[in-house]
Amino acid sequence: MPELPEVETVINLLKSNEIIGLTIKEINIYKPKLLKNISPANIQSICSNKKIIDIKRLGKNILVFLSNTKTIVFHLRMEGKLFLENKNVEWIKKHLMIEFILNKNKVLRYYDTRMFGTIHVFDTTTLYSQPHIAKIAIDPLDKKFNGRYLKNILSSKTTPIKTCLLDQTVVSGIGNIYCDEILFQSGIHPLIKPINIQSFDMLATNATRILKKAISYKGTTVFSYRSSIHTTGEFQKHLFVYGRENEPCLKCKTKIVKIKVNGRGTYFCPKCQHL
DNA sequence: CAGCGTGTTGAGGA
DNA sequence: TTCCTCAACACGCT
Repeated sequence: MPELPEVETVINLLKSNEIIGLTIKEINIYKPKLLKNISPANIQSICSNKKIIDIKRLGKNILVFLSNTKTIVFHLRMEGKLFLENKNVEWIKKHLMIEFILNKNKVLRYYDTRMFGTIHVFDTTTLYSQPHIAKIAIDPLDKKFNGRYLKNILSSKTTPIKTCLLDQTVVSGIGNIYCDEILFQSGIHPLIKPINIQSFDMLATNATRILKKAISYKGTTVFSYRSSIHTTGEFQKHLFVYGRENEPCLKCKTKIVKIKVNGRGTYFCPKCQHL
């Protein structure tokens, strides 16, 4: 469940381990299924002897820019993990999907227990016009993301606010955990229709604030997700509702309720977030 | 054991 | 058409 803060953390860690400037020597592909728009032979020939010149986040995607104007796009989906490791130290071999052998004895390894992750390779020049990439909406950390934007885009929607916030074409990077947290802090019931929301300004402000806070704690480590072998996210200690069914609300002591919204486990306080 | 949980897509429905 | 719902994907964990 890597969401915006976890993906941001992965990128920060790769950068602090000085991945930028390293050169891809060769690629070992153990699960070709993850390669969505390129064959194993093609990714091999396109990436070999190319330098990694930058890494950026786009929504929950990780963009790895190469020196030959190609960009590798990783999406971790549920449980993908991207670790920069020393060549001789492997995490869990069974879950290793693909590895990029780099110089300086480093390897960029992609692990995924469920094999849901995706890897695309695009021309950097046309990257942002790829349908796959172009439909990703504004980032909650973007200055232009505010109450007015949310109000404009949501006013005609008839689906519950939780469904809207998870829609990556409305706003990018928010997933199941942070969505519940943002709605709790905003006092908004997950099933409320956008038309009944009093303050989109507060909702937008809370979204930005909570995601930034989660980044400062290096994300949330839950179940089988972690951003790095060595670093544990600490934000799970600051969750108010997610995963806390039947536990007392940290604001009013009412029992936290769990329901399903669009098939997603949804936690909220029935008193703080009334319909 | 059987079914949950997780993000996204795309088939099908209204 | 446009908007919305939900099964499917894979598999470790309970």
